[in-house]
Amino acid sequence: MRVTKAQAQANREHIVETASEMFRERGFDGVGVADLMAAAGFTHGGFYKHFGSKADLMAEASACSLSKSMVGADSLDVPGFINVYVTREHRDRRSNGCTLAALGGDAARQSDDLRTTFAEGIEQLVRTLGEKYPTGPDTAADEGRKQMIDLLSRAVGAIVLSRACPDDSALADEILEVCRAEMLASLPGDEVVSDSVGP
Amino acid sequence: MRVTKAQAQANREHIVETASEMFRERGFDGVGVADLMAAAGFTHGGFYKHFGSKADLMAEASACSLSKSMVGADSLDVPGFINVYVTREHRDRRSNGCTLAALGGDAARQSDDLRTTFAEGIEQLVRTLGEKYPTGPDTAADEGRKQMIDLLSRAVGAIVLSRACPDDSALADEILEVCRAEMLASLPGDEVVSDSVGP
DNA sequence: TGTACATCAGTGAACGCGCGTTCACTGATGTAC
DNA sequence: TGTACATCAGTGAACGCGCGTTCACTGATGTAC
Repeated sequence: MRVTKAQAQANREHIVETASEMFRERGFDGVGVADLMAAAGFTHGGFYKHFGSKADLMAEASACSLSKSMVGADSLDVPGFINVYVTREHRDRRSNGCTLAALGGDAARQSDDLRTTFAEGIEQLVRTLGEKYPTGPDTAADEGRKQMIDLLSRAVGAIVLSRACPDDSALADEILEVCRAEMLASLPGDEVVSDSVGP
Repeated sequence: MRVTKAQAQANREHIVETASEMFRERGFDGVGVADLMAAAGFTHGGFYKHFGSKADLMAEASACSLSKSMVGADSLDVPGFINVYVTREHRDRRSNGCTLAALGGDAARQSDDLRTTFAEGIEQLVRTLGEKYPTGPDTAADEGRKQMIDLLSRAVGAIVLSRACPDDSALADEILEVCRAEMLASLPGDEVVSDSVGP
């Protein structure tokens, strides 16, 4: 049952794509090679024609989903990013959400190789969004980068904590709402929107 | 080889304690029942004399480490908490560190029961520290709570992201340093310590 | 207090199961002439 | 362009292994008299 080179390449990409979704949904340990290949529409034996090991695929699938301009960060400004990232929709759709939030905790226990992939994903996202960080006149050169590192940590932390709560938990929603509001309020430009502003 | 009731109870507690450390170090899936019992100094067969299942122990071990006034939060004020939590020492000592940062990502894929345990841990920590949040004269009643939810998300996110980077990664350290500085700077009282303040 | 018996924490072999990985095989694709 | 053969993506059975869990057994502890 040989297949054209183009088809084989397309199949390989489809497997990586499927894996990146399944890993985000169930974690690295929660997805078996046979599981994954079946979900992609193949039998498990062919797996090793494409990848050296499951660990190799874990790195490739992570690189794929990390580089894919997470949650469409490329086309968003900073407030837009916050309003897409720190939401129930993102929390509840793990398989299409940010890899850092879905697999960051698991990555800590994986090989240096895999963690290097994650570090590159973080660096890229910080760069992409740091350039768009709204700056005032007296802003230091690397202020955008610092603010984005902090903002990304807040965003990832909010999603991780919200997902760690049970379904239909009031706390889970509260975490997202509070963090989103605080993050937006911390951006410069708007000038502090506080409760003390009257009509 | 029966053992006194007191000894059995002590053994049980020792198993829970050992489990809570091992789970934080290797994740729920990374610790086997036989592994764990051996580490605690027993054979695996006795496990089910103490616990109904591995899942039961996961919940109990999480509750144990979450309730144990994480990282000594009880005795710390808010800046003290930040200075203990958002550090390389905490990042590098997973087995004794915060359960939210170590297992929050894994908890998302576990039972509602386990997630309820996590939600209670979050709620308790937010309460404990929220009460200590430094307040100004015009502070709203629930401002401390909101600030602590945001602060906890930032702290957890910073540790998760830092741990997702390879060992000896400059980015891993940068994340902690930037986030710690930003978190401390965001606290009221000190009055904004910015770069533009000159002599 | 001393004896006889029931309890049960801890042992270690065994269970079925699913895992990651290997391998002989198939047959359409790609290539050489 | 047409034929002959090598390649190799995909198949599905099989591998050893470690997992969570069960169970018959041991023997000191706890209890009844």
